Amino acid sequence: MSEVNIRWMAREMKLSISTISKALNDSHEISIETKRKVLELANQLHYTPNPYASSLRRKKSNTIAIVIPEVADSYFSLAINGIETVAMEKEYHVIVYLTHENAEREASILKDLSSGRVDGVLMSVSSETENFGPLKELHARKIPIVFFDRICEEIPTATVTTNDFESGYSAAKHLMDCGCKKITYLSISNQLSIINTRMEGYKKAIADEGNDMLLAEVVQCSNEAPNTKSMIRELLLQEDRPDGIIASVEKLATPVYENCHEIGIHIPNQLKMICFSNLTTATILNPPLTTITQPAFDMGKTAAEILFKALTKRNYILKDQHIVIPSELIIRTSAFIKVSA
Amino acid sequence: MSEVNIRWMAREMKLSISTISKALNDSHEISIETKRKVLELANQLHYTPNPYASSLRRKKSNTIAIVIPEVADSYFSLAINGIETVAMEKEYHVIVYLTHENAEREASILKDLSSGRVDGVLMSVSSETENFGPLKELHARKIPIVFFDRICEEIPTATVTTNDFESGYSAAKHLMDCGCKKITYLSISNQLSIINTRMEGYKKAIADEGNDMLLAEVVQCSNEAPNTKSMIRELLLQEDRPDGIIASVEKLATPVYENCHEIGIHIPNQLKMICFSNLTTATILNPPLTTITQPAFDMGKTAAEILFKALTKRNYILKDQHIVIPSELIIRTSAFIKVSA
DNA sequence: TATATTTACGAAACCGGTTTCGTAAAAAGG
DNA sequence: CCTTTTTACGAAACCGGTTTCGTAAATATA
Repeated sequence: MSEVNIRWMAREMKLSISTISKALNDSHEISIETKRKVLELANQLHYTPNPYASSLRRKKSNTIAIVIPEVADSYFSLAINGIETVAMEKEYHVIVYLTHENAEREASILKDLSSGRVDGVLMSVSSETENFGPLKELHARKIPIVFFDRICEEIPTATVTTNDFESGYSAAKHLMDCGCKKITYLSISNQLSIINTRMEGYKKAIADEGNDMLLAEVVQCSNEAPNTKSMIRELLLQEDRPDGIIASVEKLATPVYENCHEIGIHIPNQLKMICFSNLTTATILNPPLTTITQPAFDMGKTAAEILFKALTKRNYILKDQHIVIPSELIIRTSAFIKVSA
Repeated sequence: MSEVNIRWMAREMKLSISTISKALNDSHEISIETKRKVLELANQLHYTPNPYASSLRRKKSNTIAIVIPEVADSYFSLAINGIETVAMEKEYHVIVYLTHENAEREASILKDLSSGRVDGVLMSVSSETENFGPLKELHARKIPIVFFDRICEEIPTATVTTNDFESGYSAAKHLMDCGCKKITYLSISNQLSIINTRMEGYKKAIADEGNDMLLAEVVQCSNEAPNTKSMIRELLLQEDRPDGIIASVEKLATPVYENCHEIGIHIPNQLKMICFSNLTTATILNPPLTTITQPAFDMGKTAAEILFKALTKRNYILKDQHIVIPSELIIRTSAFIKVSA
């Protein structure tokens, strides 16, 4: 597109193409004086090298991909920020691919990525992915992959996660400490490692309590907002509705609250709730939402840093890297510890 | 990266490189039978063409850029969704660049983009941009640019905006209808067109009221969260604090609410508030937040559609395209119409 | 049957850089 | 002063596709 290229500059300066290229790349083969002149002309013309030409030759795109389900989600947008921070520093470009929790869409994205368009991939798998073929294919092409948050256990590569089991455990424990007798876990997928790990923690906590009054119940929510809301409504209209809810993902917070407001269930008096969430508005909700807050930014940043190590260091073993950054239980009003007076 | 290329396939099939290329591109020059065989081999080998090679030759990257201040913001994340929808359909790739409201960072991004890395740019300018040189440079390179939401008036190109003036007007009008006598407009920049347009609407509404009891006041907030919160606290601790607030951007909602909760100012009894926002949690805030909700998804989608027209249609005049999609005042509890009993 | 046209394919230039290799001239070493 | 090394640069191959152009064979037309 840019009409001015290296060839043109070479003619202009009566130098060879290779000299211009080397000068621009600060090669030691070129005299300081020549470099200065070339740089001067380049700046004057606002010359910017064609990235595709150099990517082609260097077999390096200086680009990484982020493959995530959704961007309108506090966790992922913060994670993107973390990733972007690192990428910007390394002068890498970031292509964002959204799967919208759709396995086919994800598959077609992964297929495209095996073209060499990107040097590495940061990914959080969709909740509906059952066939890991495309991921395996990508991995077989030796393109470095780092999973963050939602990992795929079948691919031996680096992962950055949070302490999902402990978080699920402590969420359930906290609700029990608050006096809950029937805690429902709102899931969104039964094949998503993190959702299940959180659920295992929740189940373990309840089992540890050893009290059969504590009924564990798991409800599968939909990926579509209207469905989700009505499923939750059904749950809350039941005779023996839960007195505690653990919402496995952020987007479940609004439908639960809305249903409660509409039906007239008081939080926390009649229902206590904890949500896995990074909402900045948690403090100003009605009532303020007790959350398990994930280190989203740090997870993104860490995942990116690991990826860049794989891209720069020789013989860096990605599959040995498994970083766990703990989440934090932030107690607010929607579930608070009973003060035993 | 991918070890299998067109050359390799050509040898394998005892055909020429050009025949393979043409077959893969479904050229009429190639017999149906040959195409079939080539496709078969390509599928079997999971062949994916090197995008940089073809971009180089075709002078077309099939990639667009989104340049925005921030991704952890409901408006922008929804807009990205809208853009992504269109891009996915057109089989385009989307590179996301975040400026973090930093003019220098924006400038360096724009400089890079003039390399031809992308075929077009969708942009919402940073609140701190004062020098439009880099943007003009990019525009001079004939790279199609479509501004959405935050436009740059000095660049004659397509814009997709919402009715900011009317929105500012109706926000102020609504607050006055609710009985507010002193309405403060919280700004974040005095060079950002939309913020100022909203402010003009707000000022006009107050002027129209013709009541000198209605004092208009504008407060410039910072781009850093802690500063913003303390600036707002100062405002709310004043003797003659406002009884109405119009927050020009979403991220101002939380600090205002938090300050009110902490100081003990009741919303809406002592302070009414309207926020320009796309928060999905608006309904479950304490109290539910009256918002001017922008058509974020549609704006992104529309901007992308316009960009693609520019990329495909010959002689499509970008600078004539100025789409305005109206925002909606959604009345909730934080500012409601007084029922004159 | 002779000529015109179409079909199906190959050779080679091309996109815009990068990199290898070769070399004249200058500088260093003996 | 002659040889060796270093410096500074140019020619050309190369990355992996795409596209133009040329052409033999097949088919259509006269």
